Amino acid sequence: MFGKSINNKLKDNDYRLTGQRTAILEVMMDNQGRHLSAEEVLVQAREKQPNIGIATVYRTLEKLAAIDILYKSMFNDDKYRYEIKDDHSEHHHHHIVCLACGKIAELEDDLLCSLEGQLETQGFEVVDHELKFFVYCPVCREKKNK
Amino acid sequence: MFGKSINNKLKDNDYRLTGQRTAILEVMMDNQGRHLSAEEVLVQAREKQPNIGIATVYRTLEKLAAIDILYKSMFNDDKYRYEIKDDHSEHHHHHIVCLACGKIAELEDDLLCSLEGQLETQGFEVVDHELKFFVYCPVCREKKNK
DNA sequence: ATAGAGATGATAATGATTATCAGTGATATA
DNA sequence: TATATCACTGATAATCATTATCATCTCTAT
Repeated sequence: MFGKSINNKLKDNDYRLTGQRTAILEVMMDNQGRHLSAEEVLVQAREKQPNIGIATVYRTLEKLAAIDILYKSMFNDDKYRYEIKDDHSEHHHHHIVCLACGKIAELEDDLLCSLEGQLETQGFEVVDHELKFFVYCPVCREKKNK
Repeated sequence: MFGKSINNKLKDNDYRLTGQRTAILEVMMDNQGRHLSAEEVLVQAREKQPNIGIATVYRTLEKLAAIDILYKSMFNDDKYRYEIKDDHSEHHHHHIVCLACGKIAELEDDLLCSLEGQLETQGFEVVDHELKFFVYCPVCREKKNK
């Protein structure tokens, strides 16, 4: 229903697909590549499940992140944002945050692996990493320099 | 009083050095390499300035981060942590966070620069980046696998 | 000394997130 | 099919880090 990988993760974790959870997952699928706050998810989920409450949204997002269906991260506004993982990407992904317009772009890259290699040589077990670039995007850079 | 670079930054920004601010800066110097929360700074600052209040701590840390004397970042406990910048390090620095004991190690590395180069080719102006590795440190890895 | 600006501490307000709890719905077993 | 159990939900209170407010204090410059 949601793609093989997601369905497997749900099943592996005994995660019952209620109407509310389905609505939230649908919202996240509809917003592939975007980074939604709990409040934003609530608004969209209410279009499908008018009575859904914010607590359920938090609970569900938290759980979906824990079982690796969503990414959870924070940028520059003190609230967590969630994004659906796509099947092909590895467990790492990298964000490019524009300091002016706040737009967030993705950066997929493997250079980081060599850094991880170094760490593992030193006895660390690398589980994940998070990399954020803070930039002016081409558009805002233009505006800024006028 | 606090080293040339810090003093310059204070002067450039018309930042008056009151007793409270001095206390906070001293605390940060005493904890070079550690990542303190506002509350932790308060406790130590009170040893030097018994009446200092939490609001002043927040205000001061915020300002010192804005004028580039401190780093501000968040790890896995939903509170900002501050760390003094050392004069030699560049504007980027990278953290290695142990998922078991929470210890934070530093990683200085220049490989990231090539990534930035790519972004700049694409028209982005890279201002800063933040990279966190989530790992099991050698000690915790050992424990975990027993 | 004195006016005005900046700084401070106490505390109220805010805002995101989490906990609680009573009610609801699904499930499994007899 | 009835029923006991257990997970799930929504409303809302509680929490906790951070920010705003405001009266007071303290510099500094005239």
